[in-house]
Amino acid sequence: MRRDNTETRILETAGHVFAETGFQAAKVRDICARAGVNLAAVNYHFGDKLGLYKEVLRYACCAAGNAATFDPALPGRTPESKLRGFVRKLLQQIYGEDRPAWPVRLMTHELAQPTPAFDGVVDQVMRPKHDAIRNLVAGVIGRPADDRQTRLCAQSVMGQIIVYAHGREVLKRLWPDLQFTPETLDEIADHIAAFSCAGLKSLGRRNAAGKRKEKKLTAR
Amino acid sequence: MRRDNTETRILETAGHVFAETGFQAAKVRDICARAGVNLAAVNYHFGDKLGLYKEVLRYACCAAGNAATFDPALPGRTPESKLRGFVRKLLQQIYGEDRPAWPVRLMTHELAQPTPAFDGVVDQVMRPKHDAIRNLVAGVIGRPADDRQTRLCAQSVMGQIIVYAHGREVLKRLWPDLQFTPETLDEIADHIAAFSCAGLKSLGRRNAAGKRKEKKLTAR
DNA sequence: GACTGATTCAAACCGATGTTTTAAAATACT
DNA sequence: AGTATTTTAAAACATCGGTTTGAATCAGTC
Repeated sequence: MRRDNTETRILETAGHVFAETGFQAAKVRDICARAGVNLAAVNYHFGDKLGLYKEVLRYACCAAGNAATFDPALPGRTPESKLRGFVRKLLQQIYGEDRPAWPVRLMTHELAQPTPAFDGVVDQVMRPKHDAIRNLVAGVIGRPADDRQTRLCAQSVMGQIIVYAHGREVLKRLWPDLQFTPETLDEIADHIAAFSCAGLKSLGRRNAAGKRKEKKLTAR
Repeated sequence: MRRDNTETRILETAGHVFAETGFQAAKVRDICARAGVNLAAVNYHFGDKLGLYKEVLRYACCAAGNAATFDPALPGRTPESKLRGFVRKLLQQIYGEDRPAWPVRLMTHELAQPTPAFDGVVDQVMRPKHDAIRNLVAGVIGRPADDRQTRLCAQSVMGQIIVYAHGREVLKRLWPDLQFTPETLDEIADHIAAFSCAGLKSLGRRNAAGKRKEKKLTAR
């Protein structure tokens, strides 16, 4: 069988096209032309444009080395250094040149214009990362992972990262001098990690202080 | 003239539709139907779908009380309290029910699928907010507004906010229990402000320490 | 009340695009 | 070889959606 050939060629091309333009705006004719296959091939193999899209999502998520990203066994001993490693990895995944910026760009489009595959995308792309961050954060501030404050902190960390993903084009205009070299990426990752750790520890201290205060209040 | 009537009705309806579905996916027929005007009205009054869109942008940005948001004379004396006020205002703008979530949602769509109006949107919607945050941040860490570190910090603050705008649908799934009451909004704003101020002050301290270290090194 | 210009309307136009169809050719499997 | 599965090619189909058109209506003016 060389269904291998045609099918995967479509999948990979479609991945690029969908990532560039989103599901709606992507044209089946364009995909087929770029993949060098016949127009009817999409319907033959995937039944549907949406069918192709869903398959692309699964293909992209599995093939894109995503799994490695939320490996709990990240290098570094302290929660802080783990956090830093995680942030850097995510940033590299976002800004890696040849690396598949696929899933991220697909996410951007899904956020603006959810397709029926949205829930699947959230589960496969976002949730693992969100959970990983929550666990890391929980480690730093010493609270359970499903705690309200932990979640707020996770949002804070996540936000700092994805602003570089979703705000890419905006950033180009608001800060045109910024070049994205590997060193810059490290610099940004370090900044986010330092910024976040400071915020986290401060909240930890505040919690402790709050508890002391409560004791005082109830004691008097 | 009752161009008033038809034209503004189209503008307001179009604002909603564009915000919901983005420029590409928005249908002129849909807009006209909802506005209760004839199909040809759009072309007659605005020449073009894109012409309508650009007009909507101007209309939305001017009418939506956006200007108040980046008012430099924010309440609060310290930079910290100003920052907190700013964050809260932005969040309210994002999650206000009847308030125009317009510009924000339009931004989301522009990010995923830029139209020829993208530069204008950035200038009118994003840049003022970004500049305001940069100034606030600069005030907290005591560095110039166009400093590299200031910009990184501004990104950090901005990211924490817009994750609630762009990640809205994701958040619904990742944290379904979260209700968006006004109190919750305040809570989130307080969290972001506290988190950010801690990060900012820590960087300020680190800068000072770095300078001391440099002196030591050059001295020896 | 007739003229003029602006506005509105219904209908048609037309290109783009997802999908299907038909037949033939190429390939893989037994 | 023979059969089933893929692939190609070209065309047609159907629908959607932006745009255009030409007639009808309305508002203001002489």
